[in-house]
Amino acid sequence: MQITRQADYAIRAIMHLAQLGPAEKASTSQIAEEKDIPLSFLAKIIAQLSVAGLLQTMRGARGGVTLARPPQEINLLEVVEAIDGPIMLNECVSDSYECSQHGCPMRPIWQETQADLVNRLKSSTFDQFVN
Amino acid sequence: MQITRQADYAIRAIMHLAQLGPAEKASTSQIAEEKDIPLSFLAKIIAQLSVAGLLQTMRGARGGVTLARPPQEINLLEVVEAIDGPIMLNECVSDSYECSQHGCPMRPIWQETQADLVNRLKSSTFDQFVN
DNA sequence: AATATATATGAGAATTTTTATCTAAATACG
DNA sequence: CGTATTTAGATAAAAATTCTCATATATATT
Repeated sequence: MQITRQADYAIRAIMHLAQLGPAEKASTSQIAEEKDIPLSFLAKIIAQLSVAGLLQTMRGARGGVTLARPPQEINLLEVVEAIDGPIMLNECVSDSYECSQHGCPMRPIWQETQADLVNRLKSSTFDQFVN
Repeated sequence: MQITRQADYAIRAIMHLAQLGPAEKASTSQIAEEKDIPLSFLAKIIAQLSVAGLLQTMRGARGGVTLARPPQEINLLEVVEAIDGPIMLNECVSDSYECSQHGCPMRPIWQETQADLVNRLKSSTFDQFVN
């Protein structure tokens, strides 16, 4: 019942970039150093965030990482799910789950609880964390 | 970001007992069979729930397991935390956590999000799931 | 007392997830 | 070309999770 360290690292990285000027770059090693993250671990995480469309990266000398969108258009949920996969409070919340008990009353409870959590994370955008 | 199977098994077990008449017993093996849980795994879980004060157990022939309190006085949070330990959405939510970033704005976000989740689970009592 | 039925407990095995590390390759710039 | 940087893949170490087994202990019934 905890986000992984990787997801936390991802959040830190996004936060670092959000605190820079718009479209300003940072290198993975700069972020790693400032945010206390193992460099080659962070490299992977950044690559994932890039595939997920949250970051833009540029290779080579003078390359680096920048936000793909302004901070107010990036929310916590996206970042967490890009790394940890979809939030699922219990196995049975999944659409494809076949419960051995028919009419188990727990499923809607978990679904509602999860929906609340998801909505809260979705409404937490990164502009709220800058300044 | 998921409760463990063990916690889910614990919930199923409590639910099974809540559906019986008040103070009515069931054996671990009955619960295991009906709720599709490996028997010797469930035995451990039941022992933990008993230590946590949620169940009463009686050894020996005609022994078994029963709720320590009526279903309306047992909530989801207690059951989950008895098995998985305290809910903690991110490492930094812990009181003892020393953040390397001073004044990190994420911490209160996680604390509030977690408080919401905890409150919801706390208000989900097992009488709501019977009938 | 003997027997059958239950839970309690400890060791540990198998599997999965998490957290990394290292190396080689691709890319960009000067 | 040479340097700085991300990308990708293999893999390894550690931790957590899931589950099994053997045995001990307690209780009720006969």
